[in-house]
Amino acid sequence: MASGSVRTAVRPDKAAAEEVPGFRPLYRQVYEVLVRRIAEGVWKPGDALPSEPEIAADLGVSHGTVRKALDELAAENLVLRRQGRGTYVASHDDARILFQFFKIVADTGEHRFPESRILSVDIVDADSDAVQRLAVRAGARMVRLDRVRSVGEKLCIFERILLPKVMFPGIEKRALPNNLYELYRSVFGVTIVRTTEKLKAVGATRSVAKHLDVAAGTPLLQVDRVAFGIDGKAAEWRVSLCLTDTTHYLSDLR
Amino acid sequence: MASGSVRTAVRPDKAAAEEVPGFRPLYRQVYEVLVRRIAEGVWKPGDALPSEPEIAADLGVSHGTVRKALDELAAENLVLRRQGRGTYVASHDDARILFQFFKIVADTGEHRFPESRILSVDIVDADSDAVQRLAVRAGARMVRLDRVRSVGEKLCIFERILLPKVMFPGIEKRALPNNLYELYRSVFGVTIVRTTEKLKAVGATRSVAKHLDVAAGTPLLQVDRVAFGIDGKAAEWRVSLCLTDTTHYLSDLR
DNA sequence: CAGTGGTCTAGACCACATG
DNA sequence: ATGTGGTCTAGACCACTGT
Repeated sequence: MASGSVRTAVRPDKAAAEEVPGFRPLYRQVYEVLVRRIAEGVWKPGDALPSEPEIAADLGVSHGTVRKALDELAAENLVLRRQGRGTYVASHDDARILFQFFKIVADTGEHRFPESRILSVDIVDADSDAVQRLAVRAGARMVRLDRVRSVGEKLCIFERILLPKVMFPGIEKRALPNNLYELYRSVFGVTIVRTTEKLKAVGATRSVAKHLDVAAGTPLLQVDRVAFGIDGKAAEWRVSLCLTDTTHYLSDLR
Repeated sequence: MASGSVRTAVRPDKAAAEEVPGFRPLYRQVYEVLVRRIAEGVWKPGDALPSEPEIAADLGVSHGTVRKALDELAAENLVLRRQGRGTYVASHDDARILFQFFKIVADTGEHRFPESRILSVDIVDADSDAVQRLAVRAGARMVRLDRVRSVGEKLCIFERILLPKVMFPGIEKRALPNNLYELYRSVFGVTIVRTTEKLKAVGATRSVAKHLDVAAGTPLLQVDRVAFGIDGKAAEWRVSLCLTDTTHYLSDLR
């Protein structure tokens, strides 16, 4: 089916534009159309988008306007552009996750994806913390996942992950890979594009200390992360407790 | 003196351009000219830049090219653009510092600039850590500054700051305000535009514990920050030890 | 070679702020 | 009314990638 021009679809004419309260610039509307299509799976991660002139003709806007929309998509790591090749929907391969979301780095500067070992998988009811962080109903069914992670032989992270069961049906019966975000995308159609993290220093509880093979009270970096999908909905709440004797969390601000 | 066009100054003609190894797009050259002028103080923080058509005519490039350069400057928070008003060089007022560089937030969500109390000011020689982080000569003269910070009545941060003496002559004899970055800019012409931070969880040493009025071994969030000036040179190394029982470090990733 | 993204231009018009 | 930044267009040409 023809998608029609953005202008006629969203901004009927220039005279009417001023009366529309939620008016957005054309390039922003193009951006939203493209995000929607990616979210709906019209183009899947790794696929090439149509060329810039094609998108422009399809939506009835100019080259420059499409470009500005794609610039924003690229700035948010939703697409990858390669001169001479094309524009591709970003995927969640290990390298991207590592670069974008996994901020724990060895003090030597080495940056490696950690191995994971699952400790437990449970179905639980959402408590008030989960309700607040994931915006689910009180008592909603959740999948809770505990695991420990290590780099090389060294245990370094204990992690508790909470997922709304309804967004990830049957995940509790699956074999769980190292890179969960790739699983969320490929099996459940949930593409993580943004996270917010709250960091604290805490002392290891006895149970966590046991899992990490350290003394109770050992200082740990607690990373409390909520991850959001391309549709803006919170999809995962994860609390990681990290041993930072030989690693650190890297944060560049500008 | 006339600044001349960017094109004739940096890219004599299109045929020759390919032979230049360090070729950069025009808008990038415009960007660099503008950064240089801001760094040199041609326009100071708070000043308005010339209008877009003026800059375009001045440098002999088109409106669109100037715009793309200014877009980058604005994206890096070096300038602030206000429709109908003009483009202004960004300043380091408390609100900006708070938003851009001070990531410690109360668990309640409240975001306040902390009060500071200076503990000591010393002149020391650069040790190997300082040499590595600030790229100064071994044994270079440094100013070392210890202080504690509090929000309301609550002590929450012990901080040790190291500055190359040559970049901040006489700072050791000054009264030191709460907002050091603003002092660096207004008195020493050093505008901080970027930082890199390494975070760890550590236990409070006896001396730090005393300053923060907590028990030795209390878990603290250690923030090890190097701040860079607009010229790209490292200007400050700061290690902050933060009590995170009622606060956290906020990090949004996308 | 053809097709892709990347750069640059010139000009029109809009939205906002100030006098 | 004037001047500012913000949006949008149409078209030219460049640089890179694969056939």
